[in-house]
Amino acid sequence: MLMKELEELLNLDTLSLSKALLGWQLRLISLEGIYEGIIVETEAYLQDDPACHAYRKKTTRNAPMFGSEGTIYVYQIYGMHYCVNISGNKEGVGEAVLIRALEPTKGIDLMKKRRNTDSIRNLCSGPAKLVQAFGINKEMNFWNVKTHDLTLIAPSATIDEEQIVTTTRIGITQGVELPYRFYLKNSRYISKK
DNA sequence: TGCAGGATGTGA
DNA sequence: CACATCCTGCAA
Repeated sequence: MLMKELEELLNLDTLSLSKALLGWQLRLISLEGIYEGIIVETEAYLQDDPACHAYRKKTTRNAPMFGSEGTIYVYQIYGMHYCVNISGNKEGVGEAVLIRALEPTKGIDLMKKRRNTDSIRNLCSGPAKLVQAFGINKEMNFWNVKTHDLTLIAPSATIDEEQIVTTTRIGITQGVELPYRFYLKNSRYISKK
């Protein structure tokens, strides 16, 4: 039954998926334990979008974006940080949703250790922060949330349209006007105000 | 509270 | 050379 919900989620187009992911939990089961956090902020990167890594063509780096729905795309940014994305619904189309912030729910002590901070609000309030907090790494590139230990758990309560803010994306220099960033209005765990 | 600067892989 | 980031340090 959960599988069915996940299938439905991943069959959405990338923009809808980006919005629909809010409230879902990202879960990683590792040797150390379970990490979980509620997705509170996402950004969509589409095919005809100049900020998208796959805007021009398929390359070694962006290949997971072209994978089947639910494919994990982990990339290194500025040579030192990593970010995690979930590929959208059409295999062969280079689109994905960037997970930008989580509200930590499980594995908080482990996250504090990895992030070297005691501030819960600072654990996962940024795309590279949450990757570090979970210990997500390049080995998980090309994983799929349907079949691997980095998965999505459905929200316990439905998310109202009213709770979602739609705005422009952060940290990009192209496609700055596109309203492809979504976050939960009342969350204290988003990357920026 | 705000911003400049640095670390550095990937691809234009 | 630009870039989907984060942290530190220093100025107000």
